[in-house]
Amino acid sequence: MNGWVGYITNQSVINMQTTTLSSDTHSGHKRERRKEARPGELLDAALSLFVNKGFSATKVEDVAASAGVSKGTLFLYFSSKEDLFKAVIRANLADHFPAWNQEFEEFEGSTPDMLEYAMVSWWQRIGSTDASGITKLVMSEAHNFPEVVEFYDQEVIRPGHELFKRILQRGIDRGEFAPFDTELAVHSLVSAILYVNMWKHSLACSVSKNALNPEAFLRNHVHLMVQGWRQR
Amino acid sequence: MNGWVGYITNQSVINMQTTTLSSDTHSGHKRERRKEARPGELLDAALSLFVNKGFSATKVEDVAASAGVSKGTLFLYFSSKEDLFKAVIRANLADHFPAWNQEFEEFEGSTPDMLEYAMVSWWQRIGSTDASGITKLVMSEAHNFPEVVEFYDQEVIRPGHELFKRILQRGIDRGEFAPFDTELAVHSLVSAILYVNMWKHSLACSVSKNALNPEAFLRNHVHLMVQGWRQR
Amino acid sequence: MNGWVGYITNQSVINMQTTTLSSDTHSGHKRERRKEARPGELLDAALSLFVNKGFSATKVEDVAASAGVSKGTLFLYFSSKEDLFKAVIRANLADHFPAWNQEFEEFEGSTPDMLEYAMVSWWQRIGSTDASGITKLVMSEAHNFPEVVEFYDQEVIRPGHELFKRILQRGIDRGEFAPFDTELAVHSLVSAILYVNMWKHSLACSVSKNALNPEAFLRNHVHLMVQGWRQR
Amino acid sequence: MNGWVGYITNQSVINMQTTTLSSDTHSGHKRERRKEARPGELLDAALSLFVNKGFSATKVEDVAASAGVSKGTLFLYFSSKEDLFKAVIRANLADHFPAWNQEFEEFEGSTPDMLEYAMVSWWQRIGSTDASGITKLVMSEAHNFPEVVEFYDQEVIRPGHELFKRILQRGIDRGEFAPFDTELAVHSLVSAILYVNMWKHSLACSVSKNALNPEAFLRNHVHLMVQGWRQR
DNA sequence: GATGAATGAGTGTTCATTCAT
DNA sequence: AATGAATGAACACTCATTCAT
Repeated sequence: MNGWVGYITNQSVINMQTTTLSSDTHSGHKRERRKEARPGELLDAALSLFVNKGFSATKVEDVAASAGVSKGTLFLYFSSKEDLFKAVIRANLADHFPAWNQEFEEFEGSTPDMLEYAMVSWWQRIGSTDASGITKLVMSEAHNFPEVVEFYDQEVIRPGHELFKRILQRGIDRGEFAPFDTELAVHSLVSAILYVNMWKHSLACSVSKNALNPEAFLRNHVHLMVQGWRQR
Repeated sequence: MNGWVGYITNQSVINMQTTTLSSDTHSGHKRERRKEARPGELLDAALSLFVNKGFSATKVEDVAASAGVSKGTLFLYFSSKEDLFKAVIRANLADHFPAWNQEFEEFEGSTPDMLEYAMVSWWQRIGSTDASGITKLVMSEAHNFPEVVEFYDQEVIRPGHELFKRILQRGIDRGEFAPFDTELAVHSLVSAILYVNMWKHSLACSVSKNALNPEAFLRNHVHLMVQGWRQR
Repeated sequence: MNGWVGYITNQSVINMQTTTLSSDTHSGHKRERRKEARPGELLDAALSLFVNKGFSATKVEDVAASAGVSKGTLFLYFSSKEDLFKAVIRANLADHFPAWNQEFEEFEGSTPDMLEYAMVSWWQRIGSTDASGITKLVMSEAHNFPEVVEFYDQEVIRPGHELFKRILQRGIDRGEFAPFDTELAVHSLVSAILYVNMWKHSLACSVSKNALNPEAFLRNHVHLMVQGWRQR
Repeated sequence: MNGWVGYITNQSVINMQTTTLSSDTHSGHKRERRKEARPGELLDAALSLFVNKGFSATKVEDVAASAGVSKGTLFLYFSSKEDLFKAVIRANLADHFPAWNQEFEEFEGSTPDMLEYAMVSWWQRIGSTDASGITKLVMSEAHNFPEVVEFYDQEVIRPGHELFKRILQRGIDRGEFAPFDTELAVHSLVSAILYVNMWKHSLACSVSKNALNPEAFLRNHVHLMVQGWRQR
């Protein structure tokens, strides 16, 4: 409960309060009409509950209540619980890719720096927030919701894979790396991200020692990879 | 928690690979089946079903039927479905480490070869069998069974971590690697194992493209790491 | 229970046959639609939907949408879905009898011809239109709306019964039929009408073979009856 | 509430008490094991509730409670509410046809007597009992359960139709009737049965006057038909 | 010990109705 | 008058667990 675990815990508290605050905001009125704001409020509530309790273990009624609306209202904006899950994935992961793709097209430093920046950015923007729990959710409940897994594959895994592949290819094209199998190499990069994810969401709650400092681990992992790819 | 549990644990490796056979066995000799064999048959059936269908999606009735007994009988040996889960994990996990520890103490080749051998051995003995599904199960259901996660941490994660750390230290001591932070490095190795695990048990069913060749990936991952650690 | 209700009742025959037209009408002139026309449009839409989809299966929102208004507006005119049901039945039933009574008082042919004409007319004017569905609705939902059934009995069943009884009595008085129990005989005539009704609205959709030609059946039924009643 | 209506009412009371008695029988013990008796008890309860409250309006829990068991037990014997409906149809209508077919093959009197016997038998064995309500149920809820309608068509309508057709053909073959279209004629016979059915289950509750004496009506109806078919 | 009939708590989704705007 | 966002009651079906036999 110290080191990075504490760090994460602090983050979660903040995130959770963000949600709680928003529901306090409109707890004054009943039947308040907030058509524009509802979907976002519901998505926030759903992310928090899904990540902290699991998808199946979360009742739609709890999501609705947490967003300050009734069960029926949720179905006004999302056709089903699974649809809500997809929307959570879209809002918290998939929708970031356009910006990320652009960001890396405009990146001007060396490719090794770019890789480190990518990994650390992921941690700061996603890994350290509730959004990282989505990946664990998808893995955990994959068996029961194949459609969601397919969605996640198309909207998150592939775009992410492609993004990393382009970065590695840039390194080869610029002569920073010797040519190698970028396909396999991407898996090695992604494995570190998945590792941090699973550590945080599956083990951190129970495992106290062997604590992992995510940022240090990611930097180290990239450095190792980069050394392996460098031209000699 | 003694007697049959020990018995089962001893035969767990065999059971894991002969689930089908064992169920054939007792369909032939109806009354020859010894009472002491029941729990083992139930654990085998449970492992197979939990891994292939998921924990929640597996009905206790299916486990009982698959073991050739009635639903009521299962509850004679395991007080609840959760208890059965714990027993499955206990029976199929920890006991490999003594053998592995000894095996690597006697290893005589180079440390890079040793690392590659470790990874490929894991794949051949565990990763490619149902046993690898346990890790995924633990991750998926971690929220609901913190006690199990702790057990998994002590009996599997730490011994594995220590084993890898000793191997890396051997490489440094023998002058094959330049000195580095072995703690962080181990995570980078384990991340590859976890990656293969999750890929196989969470995504393989739904994700068609970007298919992963586990053995090639593991070899490549080790090579990359090794290059990074080598003395220059 | 006055004003627009009376208005609607007057135009019910027209409405029944021009549901589509009337909805086209108000899509052209957006604001020209008079408020007084609303209830009629709602009743038309309700008749069509109730008959074609069933009462329970019809959503009030669909009725409203079909009439070109919002859900809330429907409840401005009808206090509940049940109230709408009653209004539909009231608006589409009773008013045919004065005309029919007069028509048959002026009929100059033989009584057997008159009976055949009555049955075939019913088919052509009612049976083959949506209006016939009301009878099925009343039968189906009788349990839930006893008040409506009573209304239907007084306004439809009895006038119809009396009309047929007078026709049969005419046949006896004119010496075309031997004297018989006209009360019972009327039931035999009406049974054919009900039969066609139920066939059309309850079974036709699912039952393929044994198809029924309503007009042939009705003619045949009357001929049989008439032969039984004829003087020898 | 007098005449035949009273007669029917008496019948229903008897029927209802049959059901009630059976549930009293095993109300002493909890968790009584009555595997053989359960389906029959559930079918009786279901018939009574479906007929008196309607299919959709009846909750499976009510059926179970009325049979003295829990909700779960019902699903041990019937896979769904719709399946229960079909079983009710089978047990109370469809299963009678073998006996009826045989009975009429062995009938030795004249065909007109046979027809009268058939109609009166129907009234005494089916029409006057709760079983007659099934037909009304199927008609009423046809829209929502097409599969049930199809089942009813195959298991009840067609066998009944064929039975009547064979009887009429027997009359023609024996020279009692002049040749005629038996297909159309059957509809005229069945219409009387349907009429009694709908009268009893849709109108009787609300309509007091114009009371119908079912047995007299059916006899009269048959006599009329027969006169029309006789050879001259 | 073994059985399997019986239990009953738990939940996503629909839709008639309300009411703030 | 008209809207349409919000409500919440209602319900079939599953399955881990119990217990009479």
